[in-house]
Amino acid sequence: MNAQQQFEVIKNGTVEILQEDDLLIKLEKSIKTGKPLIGKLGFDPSAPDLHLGHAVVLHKIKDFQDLGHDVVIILGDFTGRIGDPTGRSETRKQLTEEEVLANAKTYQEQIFKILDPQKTRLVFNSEWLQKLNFVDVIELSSKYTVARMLERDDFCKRFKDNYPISIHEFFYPLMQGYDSVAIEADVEFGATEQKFNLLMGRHLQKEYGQEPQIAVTMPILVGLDGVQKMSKSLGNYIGISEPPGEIYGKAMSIADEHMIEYFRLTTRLDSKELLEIGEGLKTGELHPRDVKMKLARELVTLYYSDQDALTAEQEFQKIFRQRELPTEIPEVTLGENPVWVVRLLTETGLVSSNSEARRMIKQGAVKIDGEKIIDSEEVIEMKNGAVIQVGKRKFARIII
RNA sequence: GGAGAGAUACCCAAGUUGGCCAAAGGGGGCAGACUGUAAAUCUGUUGGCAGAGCCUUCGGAGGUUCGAAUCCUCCUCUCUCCA
Repeated sequence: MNAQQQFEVIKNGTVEILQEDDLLIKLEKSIKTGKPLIGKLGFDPSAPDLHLGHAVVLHKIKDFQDLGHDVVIILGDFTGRIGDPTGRSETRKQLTEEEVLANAKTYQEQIFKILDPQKTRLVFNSEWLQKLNFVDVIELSSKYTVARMLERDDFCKRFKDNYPISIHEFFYPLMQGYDSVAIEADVEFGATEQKFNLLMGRHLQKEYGQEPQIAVTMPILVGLDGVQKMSKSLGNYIGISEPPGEIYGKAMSIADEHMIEYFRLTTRLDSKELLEIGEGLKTGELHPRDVKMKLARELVTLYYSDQDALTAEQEFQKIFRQRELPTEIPEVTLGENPVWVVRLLTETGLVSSNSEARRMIKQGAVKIDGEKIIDSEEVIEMKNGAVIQVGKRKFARIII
């Protein structure tokens, strides 16, 4: 592939490439010298569950990798101590060596669901950041001004709104930028919210006498709530290593209006297929539910297999459309019998407290063998193999 | 360093003439109805407890009082203005 073609592949689906012509030059040079470019992507190792939001960027860097370039994944074990100052996050507790290694391992497993392990290098940024002494840090921090730091969106907002900003938070972008210097990155990938940090890398590389990296930004994926960005802490996410059934079900809970966006950002369908789906929905030729089922299938297939997608779909239909029991129901051994219903629910782990159990019963959410429980004071004689259901999705089979 | 303002439940945010405050309202979550799906919409619910009346909760620690989110003292943290 020539430079222009590679450029198109990289550009497809991005929000912004800074600077486009620099990328073209880098690509040309790479082809001429036969030396692959170095692509960079950073992760915060404190929350090791990758979700579809991360996958948007991972798929992009996979494109880059497939063009024959190198990929360096940076686990920000050092920067993780500060925490990226988006919103009002505070200084995070320092992870122990073991925690970092454990998290790194789960990261690896997840990342390699998308990237090619043979062509991916995984590094910790403590490797170089830990070694900097105060003189180095002063030098680093002298390369940027407070005014420019405050240009960053969230700093600016917090400053204006009189929310606290600690000095050390300013180091987060500086450290991330320094990572680019340390690995001599050619292209750094990230979501649009990372733009400032990506540009910092560009700036610092120039300051340290390197050729500045290209910043490639990807759209931010909206979470299952349809409002905020997908994130683990907001609980509105689909994790890429969740069981197929969960991925399928969660995908079905995406609001209709966000389906196309999900197709575009999280699946590998080409633009022609996307257009067809969009048109079909508009004309009413395609049923929104069927389209969403396709989305759910695509996602499960991407991280598991066709077969798993099919199974998940059948299971979903069974439970939610036909209101039948799932094929597999977790079994719970009952301690006492007969048993107070409220206790039964807490004991089986279907609810987290007595109060919640009472609430659920009051709301008519509890069924035993299909029969609704109305009285929270009831004491029931349980039969072996009886099935308890709380809400639409929680089941347990009783073993005596 | 000085002067002022503030900290409320998962989040935002009322409440400060002491009791009617487990604490308004909104968001989110959960549940029910309906359906086209864990979409949309509407409704309800949203501290805990071996069991209904108790226990803990309004930044932290004490104090006043029959009784404190509300009053007093000290402390921690944040913001604003001054230097």
